[in-house]
Amino acid sequence: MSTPCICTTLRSASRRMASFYDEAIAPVGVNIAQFSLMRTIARAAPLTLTELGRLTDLDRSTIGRNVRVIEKMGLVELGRGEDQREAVVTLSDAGRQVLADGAPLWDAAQQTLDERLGVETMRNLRSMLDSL
Amino acid sequence: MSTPCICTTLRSASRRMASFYDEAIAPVGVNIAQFSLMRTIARAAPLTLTELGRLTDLDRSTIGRNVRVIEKMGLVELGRGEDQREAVVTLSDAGRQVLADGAPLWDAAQQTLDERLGVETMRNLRSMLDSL
DNA sequence: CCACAATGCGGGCATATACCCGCATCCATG
DNA sequence: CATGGATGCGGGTATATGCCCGCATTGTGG
Repeated sequence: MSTPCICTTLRSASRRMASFYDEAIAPVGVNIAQFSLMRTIARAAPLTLTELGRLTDLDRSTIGRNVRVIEKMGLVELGRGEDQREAVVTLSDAGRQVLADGAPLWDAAQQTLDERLGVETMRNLRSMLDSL
Repeated sequence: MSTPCICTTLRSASRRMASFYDEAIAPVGVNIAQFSLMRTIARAAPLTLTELGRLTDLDRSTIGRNVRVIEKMGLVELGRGEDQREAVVTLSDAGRQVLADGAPLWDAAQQTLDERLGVETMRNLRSMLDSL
């Protein structure tokens, strides 16, 4: 056999990691994709779906659907911009609460990893992943 | 801001990498998840869906659905085992052909990464991901 | 000013993925 | 040998993701 496929390894690690974080922040009622999306929204709101897509490097249609899910949960609000085509996203109070409640859980998960792998390794990993 | 979320970074890298490999092996008509699944099947066939799930660390229902897709493409065959409950998977001739045709494309993608990041870095990355 | 290109979205379609439930089959124990 | 627990699957439901098409709005060149 040749070298194991880095892509498969990466995808597998991504699933495991997502599962780990999902479990960690489950108490606040969202998954890691939603939590992460909300964090991005919190940083940049108000912003359009297209901008959000650019920030997260996700397809705009993906963003649209994902935002609708957390909108139905009452965590974000969707409105129209000056440009009537734009859908503008903002966090709701409930959404801010979820972010606040989730932050320590998220930090704890992060710290667990830091302890398990070492801060240095984590830093390395992050920089490698970014350079992909 | 605290440290960027390793989970988000990982998920993002996973998407980019999958996209990169998808493009590389697109000529043979499957995506990287399917190709990787077929490689696992090739290594272990004949095997049951549950075994395949264990090998790939994927949920059995996910395996069932994914296998059905490549079965419809004529790349694998599904039969019953001695144990009438088991669904046994084997590669078809067309499937073997896809693996053969895809191998050099897959190798090329891998090599592109090795060149871009350095073999040493890639090795490091792989071992970190495995340890997650 | 107006037709046409550009932009922003929603919806359709497809795959990947997980969890849970129910059904069929198998197996071990009384 | 019969019955209950264990095992293997399929299907339902839900999210995440990408691509493409069509519609509405905006902006621009003639």
